[in-house]
Amino acid sequence: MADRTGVLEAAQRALNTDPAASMTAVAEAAGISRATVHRHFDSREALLVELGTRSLDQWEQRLDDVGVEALAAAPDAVAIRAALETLVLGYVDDSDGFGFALTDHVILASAALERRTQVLADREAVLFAAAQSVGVLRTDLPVRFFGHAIYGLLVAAREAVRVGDVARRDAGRLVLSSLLTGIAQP
Amino acid sequence: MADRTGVLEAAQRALNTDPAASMTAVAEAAGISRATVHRHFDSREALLVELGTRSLDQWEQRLDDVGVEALAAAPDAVAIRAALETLVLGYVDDSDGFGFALTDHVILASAALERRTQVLADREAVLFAAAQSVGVLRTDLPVRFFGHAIYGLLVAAREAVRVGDVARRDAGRLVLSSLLTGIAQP
DNA sequence: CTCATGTGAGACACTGATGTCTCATTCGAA
DNA sequence: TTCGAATGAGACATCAGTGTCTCACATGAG
Repeated sequence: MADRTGVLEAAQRALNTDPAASMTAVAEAAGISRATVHRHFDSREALLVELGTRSLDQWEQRLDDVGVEALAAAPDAVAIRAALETLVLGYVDDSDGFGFALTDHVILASAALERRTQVLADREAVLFAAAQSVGVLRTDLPVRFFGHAIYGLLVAAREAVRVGDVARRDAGRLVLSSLLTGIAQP
Repeated sequence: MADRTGVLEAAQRALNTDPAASMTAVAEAAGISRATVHRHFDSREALLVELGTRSLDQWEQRLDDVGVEALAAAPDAVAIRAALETLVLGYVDDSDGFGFALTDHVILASAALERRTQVLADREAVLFAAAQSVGVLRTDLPVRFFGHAIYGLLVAAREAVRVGDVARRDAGRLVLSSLLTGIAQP
């Protein structure tokens, strides 16, 4: 557990439990000394930024996997709808590990991460716009809002699972279903 | 601005800008000295808990205004649907001021506040259950999830407004509309 | 075996924030 | 005007966390 990745995983666990976890807490979670943690990461902020970067890496990977640009280039309603579902379910999975990053103020305050977040949000928005153009997503909502709505429901699901109102395995279905068709009886 | 309420309002402003705002920052925001802030609130935690309490007061007030229990006692689809809309729009308004409390870890960590949150969530759930029984809310989603979904969309709207993707005046409509009918084109 | 590398333990200085306290000043009511 | 209460300014001790450093020890490669 003393390698860089082990520290990151331990930090993830510790921070998911307590978002204010100290370097000492991270070291304990990793089963190593605080000195060794500092040998891997100069500062707590550096550690958090790296975790934030990894969470953005996962986000980017999801966008790659789904092939956002290809879908936008040759819009097909069925394919886009399927891609949206895959994407959201993927996010729910990812948020299991990186959920704390959704609301961590240190991570959110990093200018570099915020910039990259913007870039990824832009990429995502391309898919949303295509989805609107083929009638998959509503056109009376701003493209920019879709990403935020997904983000919000991820936070919601994470909290619901945390307090025990929702089973982890149900989270994906609930997020996707309420996101796409809402909670009202049609 | 030196009275208790003035300090609370200033703290609200300061914390909405920077959730980690120190007592010094709060004092500056209130235009008074740090000593006077401490004359009103023994500790930073006490100040945060009071702010959290006030946000729960507002929540409770919204539930009172809407008459949750009366609606549940004599379920009427139209009335319940209207109540839900009023409720959610009210929450969006309230989150303007108390938005920071949605994700503040100190407030969320308070046992007393968490307990009261649970009580209010229970009250709210009564309305949701009634809404399900009269066909206003979907029955294939757990009652417990509705509250979380609203919470998540409040966080989403707050963030969307913060980064400038959504105008404040549009937030209510977007939250309500995406909550009830989803973001997919029907 | 020997040595180099990595690690743990702990000391250390530093920082930012908190909470307490004092004292002079201000302000308002009597 | 006078007196008392509230305030501002600032000193102070305390605390938790951070980041640096040293040294002893273990471990593994040669």
